[in-house]
Amino acid sequence: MATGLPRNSDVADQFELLADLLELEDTDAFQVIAYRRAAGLIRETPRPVAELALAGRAKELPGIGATIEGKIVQIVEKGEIETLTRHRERVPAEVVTFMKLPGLGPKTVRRIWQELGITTRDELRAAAEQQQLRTLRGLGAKTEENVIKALAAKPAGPPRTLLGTALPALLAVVEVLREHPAADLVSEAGSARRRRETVRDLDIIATATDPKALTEYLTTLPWVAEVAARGPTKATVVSHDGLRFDLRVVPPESYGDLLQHFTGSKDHNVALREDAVRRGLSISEYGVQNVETKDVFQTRSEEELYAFLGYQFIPPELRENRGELVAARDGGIPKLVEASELRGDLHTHTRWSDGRNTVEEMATAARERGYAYLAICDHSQRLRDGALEAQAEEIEAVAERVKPLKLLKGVEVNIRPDGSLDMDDELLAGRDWVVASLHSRFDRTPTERLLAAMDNPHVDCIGHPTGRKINKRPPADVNVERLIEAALETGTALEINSQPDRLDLNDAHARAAAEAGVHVPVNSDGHGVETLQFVEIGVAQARRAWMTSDQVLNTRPWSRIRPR
DNA sequence: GCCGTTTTCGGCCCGACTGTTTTCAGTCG
Repeated sequence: MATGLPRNSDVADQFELLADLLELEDTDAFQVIAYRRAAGLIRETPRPVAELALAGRAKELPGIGATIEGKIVQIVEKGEIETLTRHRERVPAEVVTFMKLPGLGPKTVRRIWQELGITTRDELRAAAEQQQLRTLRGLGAKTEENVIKALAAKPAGPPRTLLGTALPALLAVVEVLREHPAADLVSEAGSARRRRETVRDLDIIATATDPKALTEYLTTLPWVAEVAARGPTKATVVSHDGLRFDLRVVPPESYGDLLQHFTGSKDHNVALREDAVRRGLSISEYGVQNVETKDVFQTRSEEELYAFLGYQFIPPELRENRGELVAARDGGIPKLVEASELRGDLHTHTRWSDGRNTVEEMATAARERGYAYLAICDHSQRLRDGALEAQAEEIEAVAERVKPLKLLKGVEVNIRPDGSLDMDDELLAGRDWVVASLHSRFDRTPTERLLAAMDNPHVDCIGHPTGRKINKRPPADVNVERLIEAALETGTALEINSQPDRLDLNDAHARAAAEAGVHVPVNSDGHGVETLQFVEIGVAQARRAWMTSDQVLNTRPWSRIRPR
């Protein structure tokens, strides 16, 4: 973007570093928490907070007050928060990184730095090896051993697993456990249940007539490569493809409390508990205690738990402390879209470009899914020298055979580095549905190129708007707010691309687009018949974006998308 | 530093685990 304002991620990084430094210097812990919360909030805000702060409107975000807004303005004007500059001068740069080592928190790191004078990772390793750390009260041989091990380990942990990889495996395990005779209630929990785009461990919560039999059963399943933990009520196993499953068998009378606790998110639970404290209630995974009377409320069902606390039921996808508690108090939780409500798919490929199946195979699979329409959107580059006409003929011929499915002649046209499209307008005019996408040179004025594409009256939809590939490529520096404005002006749709490593728009962007009134289809971008089902995690992303079926374009019949 | 159907001041989630201690501080999720 041309404005040159700092990105939200850069602003958030500064507040996070400031929080780390203040924590090391033993500043008031709640101030540190306030900066951390603000950093997280800024990171996931779809609008540029720098712009909001300059307009004096960043304070409208919950958790940002006048002080933090002022510091955001400092970042715009001076490049860095002034207090951050001061603190960075006082604390050696590497000392902050000590806190990232498991087991070392701010208190311990501060003493290692100030009492032993250690300022680099090399010095820390040497001190641990020479048994210097144990001279500090409270540290011993075990701590030294852990520090040496942590410093030797690879700096970054394993990348988070894509939801699209983990979820089918998790749901299959849940099904298998449900069929065991000792099992009663079994549910997925954790971030997978909230359908976050990536997950680390896969959590399962269950009740059972014979807990030990159920945990034992998990450890003996054929796909288990390693049993990391095994006990009467808890087991952890790792599959051959590296997925880590954690099963907890809990007492039936507090199943609802525990499922809620282990579904999270942490931020949601903290906010829920803070809210409860103000009303004289104390929530834990074991129940809700009335602080005065000491009465404890326990329940088998999450629905009853939220109802007891005075909330509407909150679907797991919304439990991120993004306003769902306030909404649930006022009955404002929307009825979220369901995958079964999709009537078609507006972005798929065939062998005419890089797909694996024929037009007929894709159309048949779409009809079997119960769709009313399917747009074949092969890449424009592969439809040259007469291929476009030949493909259109094939689509028309297949369309006759797959009725009542409406087979649409679509195209995914490439946006060139200069913002022009690589297919002529008269050819685009002959297509039923035109998706325009960036596929290269993401660094070259991506916002301007997308805006130029949207100005073309033949373009119906922008494909995977930011171009990110999770774990591989960051999103292009697209100003999504401007994209949303232009989408409204031109009537262009912005898709949620359901490929597991794209999920683009992401949840925050999709929420902003849908709230603004932009048409947002959930598309598979399927390159084979088996990948049409990617829309299930695309719909999960739409649910995380608070979207109702009215806000998802392809829940409508084709006649209401393109009336003719 | 933020926030308010008890508060504009005085609060700010809760419990388990670890390593180090003989009762607990720090860390983690």
